[in-house]
Amino acid sequence: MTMYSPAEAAAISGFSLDTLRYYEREGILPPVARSAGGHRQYSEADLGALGFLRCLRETGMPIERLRRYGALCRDDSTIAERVALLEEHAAAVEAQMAELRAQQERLDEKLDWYRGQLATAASAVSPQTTVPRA
Amino acid sequence: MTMYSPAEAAAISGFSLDTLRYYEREGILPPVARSAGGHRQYSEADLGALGFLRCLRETGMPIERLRRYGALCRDDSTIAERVALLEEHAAAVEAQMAELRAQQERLDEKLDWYRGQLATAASAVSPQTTVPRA
DNA sequence: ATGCAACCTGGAGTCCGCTCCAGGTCAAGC
DNA sequence: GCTTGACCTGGAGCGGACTCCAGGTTGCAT
Repeated sequence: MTMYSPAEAAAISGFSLDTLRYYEREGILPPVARSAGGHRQYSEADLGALGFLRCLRETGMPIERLRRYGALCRDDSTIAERVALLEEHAAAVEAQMAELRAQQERLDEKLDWYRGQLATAASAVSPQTTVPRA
Repeated sequence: MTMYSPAEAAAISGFSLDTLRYYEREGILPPVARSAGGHRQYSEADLGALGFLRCLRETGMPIERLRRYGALCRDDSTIAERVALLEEHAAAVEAQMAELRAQQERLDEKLDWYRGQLATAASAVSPQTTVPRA
């Protein structure tokens, strides 16, 4: 059963050393095993958990919610609750995507409009074209 | 030429009164017209600008960048720079979407896995099923 | 004329999610 | 055995983006 040093765990998970400690303190990650001298030794399971936590964070789950999920994971009989929490989150992610798509479209429109301005300005220097202020 | 009170501007733009003032102070929004007594009067152009600023913010453009865009908009001869800035941002948004899609998939996989667990647990109570810790 | 809500300003405070620090311990190579 | 780098802890600090506050004006309705 291979173990990983904090530095390795950080490199693999993409979290900083400080963040790893922070997550453990916050109860987001269960207490990590220690060496005789008190140094952390991350198991593969820990690494897996960290990977998923990363996924949750990158999709915008707030720390508070992560803490809740962490708490649920400390009790085997909470699968249903976890599913509920993750489903809720998945819905939030879906909404986020929709929002992003819509705004992306708007952004593209504005860009097209600007490009038009640019083209017009290049061909004929029309005096007093309406230019939005911001 | 209709003007809007701060309260109206806030309602329409979706920003809070404080945020409107904050954006103006930061030079994100150009100085808004004032009544004789010093009260702000938002023009339709202001409202339009605010709408687009909202789009930029919701797609994650940082304040610093907004400030830059605001500065560019104060000078008519900066269309090219604005296009550059917005194109850069559009690329960032694209990346963000890709990331989100990927993580969404991962989330769904986890959910499916959990649902499988749930189904298994319901039919036969298998002793010692591997349950991920987080 | 007066009451009252909406507005003004400058500056301080808040929340989130880390990140850094000081001062000390552990572990591995030479 | 000693050096050197990785690690430990508790707690303070930070950056971003607002948000709130106090104490004072403005302006519309009555």
